[in-house]
Amino acid sequence: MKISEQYKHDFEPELLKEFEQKAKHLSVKANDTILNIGQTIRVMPIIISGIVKISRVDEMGRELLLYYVNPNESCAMTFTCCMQHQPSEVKAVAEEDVEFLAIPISVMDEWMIKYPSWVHFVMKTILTRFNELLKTIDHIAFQKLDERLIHYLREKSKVTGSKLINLSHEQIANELATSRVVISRLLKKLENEKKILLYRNQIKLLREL
DNA sequence: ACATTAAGTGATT
DNA sequence: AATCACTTAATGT
Repeated sequence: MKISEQYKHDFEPELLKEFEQKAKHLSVKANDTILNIGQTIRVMPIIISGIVKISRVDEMGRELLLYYVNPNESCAMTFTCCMQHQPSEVKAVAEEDVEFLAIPISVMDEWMIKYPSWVHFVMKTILTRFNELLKTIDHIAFQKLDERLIHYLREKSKVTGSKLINLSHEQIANELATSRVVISRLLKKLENEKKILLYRNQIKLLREL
């Protein structure tokens, strides 16, 4: 399989062999919910292609975007959750069509002991996630919603590889856990600053935001 | 042409 | 920054 080729330099050959034996190759369509809050994790996903959006949801069903999981990454939450057999604290939704490897959690303990490269991989993804989380916490704590919005737009554009973002103000507001009116105003401000162009259900980013 | 949904805006807290 | 109330604009049937 090509998957082992891709990871040739990251993992030991024996581990790659185990990958092929134990990991299931799964795929989900865009906007499918992969994991919901409260669900217990059964497998550990490693994304091969596509983007997965991780968010928190409060009692009222309001969402707050935490971060995206890119190809060749895994959701850091799953490591901590599934090793302790805890239910998930976050929601995972496929942003686009996603292919991923599902690794049974039963082999996790074993791999952590047997393969240094696996430990390294786990540590690395936890570290990068943690740092990103800190960044978003900063933004929320210091109430710079305008900067959060810009960050969000940049991220979106990077993720879709396009300067055109097909989202309504309402959808954006939901992901940033704020109201549509606020987003509309901030976007209007950005438009006046010649940083973006606004259309219905569509936003165009101009130059480097 | 009409109903529905998205976006813009002033006033208020 | 959030909410309300209301207007205007775009889109679907």
